[in-house]
Amino acid sequence: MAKRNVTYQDIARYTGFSKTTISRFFNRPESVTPDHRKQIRDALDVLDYKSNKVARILANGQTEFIGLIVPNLYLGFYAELLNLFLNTYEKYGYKFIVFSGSSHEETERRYISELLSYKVEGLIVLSHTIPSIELASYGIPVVAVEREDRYISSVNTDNYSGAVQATELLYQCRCDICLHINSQDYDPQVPASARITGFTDVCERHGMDCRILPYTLGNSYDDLQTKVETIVEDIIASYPGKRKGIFCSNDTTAGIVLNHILRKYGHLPDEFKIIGFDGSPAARQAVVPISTVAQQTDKLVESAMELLVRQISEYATGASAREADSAGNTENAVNGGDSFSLKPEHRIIPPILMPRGTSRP
Amino acid sequence: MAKRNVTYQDIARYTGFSKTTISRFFNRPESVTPDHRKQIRDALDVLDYKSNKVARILANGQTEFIGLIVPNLYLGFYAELLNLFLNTYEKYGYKFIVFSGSSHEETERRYISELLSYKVEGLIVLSHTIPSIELASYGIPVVAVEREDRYISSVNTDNYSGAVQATELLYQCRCDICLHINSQDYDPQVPASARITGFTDVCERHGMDCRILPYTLGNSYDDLQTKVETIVEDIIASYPGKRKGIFCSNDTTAGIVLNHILRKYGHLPDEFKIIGFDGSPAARQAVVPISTVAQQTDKLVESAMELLVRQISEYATGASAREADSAGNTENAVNGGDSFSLKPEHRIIPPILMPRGTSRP
DNA sequence: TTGTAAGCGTTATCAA
DNA sequence: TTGATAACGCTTACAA
Repeated sequence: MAKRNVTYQDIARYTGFSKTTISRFFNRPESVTPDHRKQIRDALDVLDYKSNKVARILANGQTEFIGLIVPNLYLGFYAELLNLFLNTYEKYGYKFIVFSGSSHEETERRYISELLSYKVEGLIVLSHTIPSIELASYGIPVVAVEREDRYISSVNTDNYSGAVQATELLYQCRCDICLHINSQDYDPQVPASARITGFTDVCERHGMDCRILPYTLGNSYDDLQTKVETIVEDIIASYPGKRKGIFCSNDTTAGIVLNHILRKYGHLPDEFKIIGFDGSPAARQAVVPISTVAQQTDKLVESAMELLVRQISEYATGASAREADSAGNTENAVNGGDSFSLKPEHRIIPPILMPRGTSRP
Repeated sequence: MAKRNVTYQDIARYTGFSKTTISRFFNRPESVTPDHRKQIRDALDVLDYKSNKVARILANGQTEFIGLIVPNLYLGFYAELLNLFLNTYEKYGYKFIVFSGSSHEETERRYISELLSYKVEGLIVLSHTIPSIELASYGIPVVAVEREDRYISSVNTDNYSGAVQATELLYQCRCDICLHINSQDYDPQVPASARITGFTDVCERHGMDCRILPYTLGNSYDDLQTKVETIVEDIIASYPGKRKGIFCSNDTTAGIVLNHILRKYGHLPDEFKIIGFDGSPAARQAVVPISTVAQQTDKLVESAMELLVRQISEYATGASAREADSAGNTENAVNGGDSFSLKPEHRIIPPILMPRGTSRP
């Protein structure tokens, strides 16, 4: 690291104060006389002091880091969430160390252990790879967003209600059959899988024919496109003459469906009714604006940060309590059972139905 | 930080070795006998040791951090680049502290000083806010991607050649007039502004009528859409009966143009020829696949990382040299002129013209 | 209001 | 092959 860094020591020497005073100047300026403050400020200038948070972390344990794991960024939804998370810096001051998830458990585990070794104060997990029971075991605050969350706190869209609204809209469009295109990799724990139950419940209630069309999740847009277009062809071939309501698990998929149909017919025939999920800008901006169930991403992020920040501070006080607690009997320190375990809190954010051109009754 | 961390000290005590040996076990395992290695491995298990990179950083100065500043993530281009950067973790092991840029200089300056205080080893800058001369002054390796780069290393698409190819295509389409929609906020230093010169040069060469249509950059998709649609209306009103070649500075804009026209006419009239820039998936996936000049994002990122990593290592050796150098005359340490200054290296990546449905001759 | 001194958990430099 | 000991740069009791 180039030459030697200018440290408190240097400032102390230069000003004639002690390191402690310099430290106080930064952390509790009121506790230093105005006059001395000025002397120190000047010294800072002259010596061209640059703060070193690494040393600070080592001394007081506050990294101001949050680890964030997204599954990918080619889905607009995740890009948008990430953007919103990054912007919370202004409000909370946390810096984000970001990993773009792999679907290999082992790889993602390595990400996490990196994050832990950098002493991140909390984790935001959007990726689906590691089960929540394991995430809970790491002993630091974790908030999941739109993923399986049994053992950890989370913020989710009310997927069930979203699916219900979407399917009701298709019902009102007098569809003969309802199709739901979704990834097949969800286990029932994943919140988004409530979109499936919501869908089937409404279909049953109204006695509508319905079918789930699963695709396997790839890791590129192209991949998705190919798979979805095959599905659409299948739909077209299977239900000639019927009015088909197609509920897609996300707007990207809905866009692919819409465009494929437009390309084939030159317009959107009345026999197709489409609705997506997420509320991405792309949906509104499509040639025929795509109906969608909009997730309130801003609220998701806001709640997630609130939850995480609160847990971090509860964790901090809890930790010092435990610390004091175990001062006497260090022989128990090893097998401590001190893994972080506040009761997980789950927040639900309602989505907003946006009926648009692809599904007018 | 919960209880007390298990440290080398504890492992040393448990195994009967010294801290030094434990350290060596991690950093140069060969230098510890296999037998002792096993003992230590066991101790790690029993004590449930978790490594602490913060301490390591303080001791050896290697943070393995790269600071990354993107302008936003709602433009697919940036999201894609970010994703590719994050994925280089597998290859280089660098972790990324990410900031989503503000357009306020002061704010972004705060981001950077945060990054510096965390001792990031290098900076990747996609954001346009801070001029390169200032970035160069921070004294750490910086690589710019597609932004003004006079005083720092950079990787850029060959924008001029891209614009030339795009405009030539419009010429081959026998357009009567060529329009170029671009942000007006570029100063000539920004590499993307070469798209304008490329455009006008080709128009001149072929004696084609042409016009630049600037819009002011907002900070949301909606904003962009409104502005661009106004421009399209203006084009339609201004050049009736003429074949209009529209070269957009990015695919998002091209998509807005296309869709607005499709919505208005129900199809893409032959009098409109459209081509975008970037090569985003959305362009290919549009109803009428949009011609575009594809940036090779993978190569951009690969080159950027190569450059940065090389600079980091040159910087490290240079730094130790300077260190040794100034050992004698510490009185000069203060005003050192030691700001990092290898000659900036600029890499150019050729874009690839993808002629598609929106501009068939 | 200021100073002393003991950490924080590693790595680095010598010796042995 | 291993160990003592001094960094690294900041915070934090505890004293003064």
